[in-house]
Amino acid sequence: MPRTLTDPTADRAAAFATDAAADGLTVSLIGSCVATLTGRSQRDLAAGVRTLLWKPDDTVVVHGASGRDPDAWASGGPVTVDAADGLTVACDGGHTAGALRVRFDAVHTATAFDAAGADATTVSGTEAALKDRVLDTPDLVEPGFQPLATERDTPAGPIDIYGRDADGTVTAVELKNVRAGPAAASQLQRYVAALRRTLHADATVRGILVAPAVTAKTRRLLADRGLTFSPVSPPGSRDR
Amino acid sequence: MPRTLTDPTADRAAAFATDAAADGLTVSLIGSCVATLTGRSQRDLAAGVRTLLWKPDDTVVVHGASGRDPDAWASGGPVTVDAADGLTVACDGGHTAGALRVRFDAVHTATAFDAAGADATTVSGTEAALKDRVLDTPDLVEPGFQPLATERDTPAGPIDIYGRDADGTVTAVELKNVRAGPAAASQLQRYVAALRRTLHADATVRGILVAPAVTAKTRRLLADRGLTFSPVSPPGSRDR
DNA sequence: CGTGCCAGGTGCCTT
DNA sequence: AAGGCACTTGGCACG
Repeated sequence: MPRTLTDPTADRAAAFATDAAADGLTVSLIGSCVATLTGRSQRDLAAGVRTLLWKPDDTVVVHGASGRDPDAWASGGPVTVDAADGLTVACDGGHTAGALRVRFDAVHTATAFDAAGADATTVSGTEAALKDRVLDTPDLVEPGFQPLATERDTPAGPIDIYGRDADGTVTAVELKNVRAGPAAASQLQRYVAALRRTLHADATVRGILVAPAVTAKTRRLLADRGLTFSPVSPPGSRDR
Repeated sequence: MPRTLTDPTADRAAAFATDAAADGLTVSLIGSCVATLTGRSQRDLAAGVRTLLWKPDDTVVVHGASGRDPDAWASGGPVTVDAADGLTVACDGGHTAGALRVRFDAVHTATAFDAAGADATTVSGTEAALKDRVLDTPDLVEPGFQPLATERDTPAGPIDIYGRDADGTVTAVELKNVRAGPAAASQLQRYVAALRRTLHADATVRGILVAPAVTAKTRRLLADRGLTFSPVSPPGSRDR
């Protein structure tokens, strides 16, 4: 059963928020506030009307006028509420993160509610689905490609798919379900180099990057290193 | 001036949200909802009480019970509201992102407010500050290091700091203001290789990764490639 | 708990 | 618009 306060005093809002959090509820505060983050990087939010969410896991997010990401946030520390000079919500995020302090001049709306069930999500269409598709139809990678193992371990990390090409040459396949950048090429290169060291000194090892697309620079990087790009769209994609 | 509705009908809430958005206000809806994202990756949120924020830039974020990141979001498309079967907020994020549909069984609180001023932020202590510090005191990188240029362009991308070491050897410095992982080592390696190709064939080129710390595997990667790690904490850091 | 790596990454800036 | 890269990246899975 959600509770709501309109234009509460700082004292009332502080008690309201503290009680709600103690009951495991999510608290939403809408009002005019300033915020500061002190730590490795300093960040200051000028006065403005924002939404603060204090979640039951003691994550605090402060959302401003635009964008998907919060303007400021903190998690990890205990959350403290103080009504000495306006309503102040504070949370220390630890050494690397820093400490967040949000001070409200005025709280327009304070709402507390039980976010029951609000954490069950089902996801599909991720890299795992792409892997399934490739394992099901290895020819998508390259005609004659034969998968032998997934997540095969090397000193440089696990190879997404390890196998042999039509000629029997050892091949490392790296999967990306998004347009691949230089980091993907470097990653594949590390795996191939590790395989060459692991296997016999004169062993030939190929590397294939499987992704819906690559950037131009990445395509050059791959070519320079004798690596191959194979375009494969993820299962649910509209551009089959 | 914020407006608030408590337990509105779907019709009332829809009109309220549409009007508010037309006025450039931010809309906050708290209530029981399900959500689906259809596109390259499929995501389904089971029934639960969540907070939906519809921002003036037509970003829609849906926050659940935990975590910094929204459970679902959309931006890019126009946002549509429909009251046919409960309150449905929808936004098509385009080809790669997919389309978001959030359907509320019940809206507990609907609030609309002008998020004026809520986008002015000041940031300091980022990588730029680390660069300033290093340029001010090059010995932090290594005794005798001399910076010659920043953002020097190579075929592999811009080098953070380009200079010479105490012996006059050409040196590429890559800055990270966080603990560095394998990607940073690869990035530095690409820059060094590009410099070797650009300069005379027999030119010696060194690479130094400057960061507060590196992971163990990254340290090995650097050593294997003859690259150097130099620990430097960012200016505001507590561990000086 | 550290380390590595994916992510609908997002956001910012340059060409 | 596309590419490249930092980010308090967040979050997950694994040793």
